[in-house]
Amino acid sequence: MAKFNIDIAKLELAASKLRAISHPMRIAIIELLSGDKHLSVTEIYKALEIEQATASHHLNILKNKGVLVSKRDGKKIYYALRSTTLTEIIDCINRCNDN
Amino acid sequence: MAKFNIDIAKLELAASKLRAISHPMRIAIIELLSGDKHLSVTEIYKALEIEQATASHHLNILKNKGVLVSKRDGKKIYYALRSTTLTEIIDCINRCNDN
DNA sequence: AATATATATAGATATATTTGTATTTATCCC
DNA sequence: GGGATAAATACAAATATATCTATATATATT
Repeated sequence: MAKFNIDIAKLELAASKLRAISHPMRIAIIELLSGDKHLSVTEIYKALEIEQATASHHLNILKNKGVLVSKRDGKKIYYALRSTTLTEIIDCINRCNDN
Repeated sequence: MAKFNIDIAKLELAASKLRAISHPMRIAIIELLSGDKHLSVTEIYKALEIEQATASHHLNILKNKGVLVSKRDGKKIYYALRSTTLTEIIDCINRCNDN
């Protein structure tokens, strides 16, 4: 129907990845993991002073959208940034805030 | 309370700007305006095949977050991107989608 | 001033997201 | 296996967003 039919999938994809990081807590998680840090869920929820389930929820969103990767090591699961691109985007946005 | 107190305002700001563009329709608007185009509300809602009120709503969000600027010319109000940074961010996100 | 056009706003409803509590699953150690 | 710890999931409640219809405001034209 719309004239930009072809791009809708692309728009949705871009929007969904942006939505994934468009949350103060999730940005906090990304910043916490920036510098190629690999942290467990426990380390993350304690550092951010949130519930374990809440952390798990946000981590899941970020992982599903390809922002984070996870790797189990024994009882713990370590999360890390998939690429550094995202911290660059956040830095960029922060710079834009000076507008 | 949280250890990253100092950054909360910055996080909120970054998240709020990201949230502003994290919507397929708003990304569509940004793409429509990319290339330094100045379009009226009517041109925008017709191009995107949405209600006038819906367009107005999204344009208002984007303007409030500093993504767009507007200028009245007679009966019409023309919207344009405040900076080209945002289209770059969207391009970047789209490239990231190849992950 | 009356009318038409362009945009914004209000209010209601629908939908989505976030959060907390409780439970479940996975893994480890004894 | 039984108990402890780590993380994920389910579900409900609270909150936030999006969308529609109707209405209000601003400007131009006659």
